[in-house]
Amino acid sequence: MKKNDIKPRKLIFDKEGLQLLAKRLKEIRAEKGLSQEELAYRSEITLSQIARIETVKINPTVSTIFKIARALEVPLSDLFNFELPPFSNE
Amino acid sequence: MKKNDIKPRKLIFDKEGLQLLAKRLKEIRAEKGLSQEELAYRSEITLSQIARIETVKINPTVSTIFKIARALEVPLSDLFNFELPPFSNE
DNA sequence: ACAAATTATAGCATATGTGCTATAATATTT
DNA sequence: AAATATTATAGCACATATGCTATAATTTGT
Repeated sequence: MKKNDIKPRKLIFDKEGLQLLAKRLKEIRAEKGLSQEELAYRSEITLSQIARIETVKINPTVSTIFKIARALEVPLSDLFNFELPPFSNE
Repeated sequence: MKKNDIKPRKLIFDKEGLQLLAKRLKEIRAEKGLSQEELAYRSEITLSQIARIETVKINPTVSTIFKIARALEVPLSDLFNFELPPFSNE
């Protein structure tokens, strides 16, 4: 067994898709006239987390998005109302 | 500072919503006539992960769902075509 | 009933999402 | 321009998602 046989576990961070989701989130939040802080309060998610999502710093979990959708009072299909780009793993 | 001041960080696992997503995923996968293994292969996600999602063992990330949607060749709005229950934190 | 295929579970290692808190950077208002 | 509000960053601790591999359990087909 060679020493430098590091197996590259390729994890997932779908930047393209996450950017679109972030955009959609910002749009809806603006429509509703909510600040990140207000949304954070209503969704019971931290402000930092909202910001991290909108700036595409993280790859949020589905449950997090669920809470946000509820707080925004929009159906999930609204938040996910965009077309996924074909996929490029960078 | 009291000793037993353990701050209960309440994390998120939206069982109700995740169940609905799992149901939707199983439905679509069946429609397309794909096995978990085949879907795993096409989406480049592990079989175990697909199974964990369908059995609501985990709270997947958005990127994971994106990959699945691509592999199923359905729009996100299709995978998320269900209504979120009001929210109960257990 | 048996074999084969499919689905579910399990355990480990690693990467990372989230909460929490504070602060910096930017935008908005007066 | 100064004050205020909003958004973005940062670092830490902890929980957990994911990959990987193997195996068990279940379903399907013969």
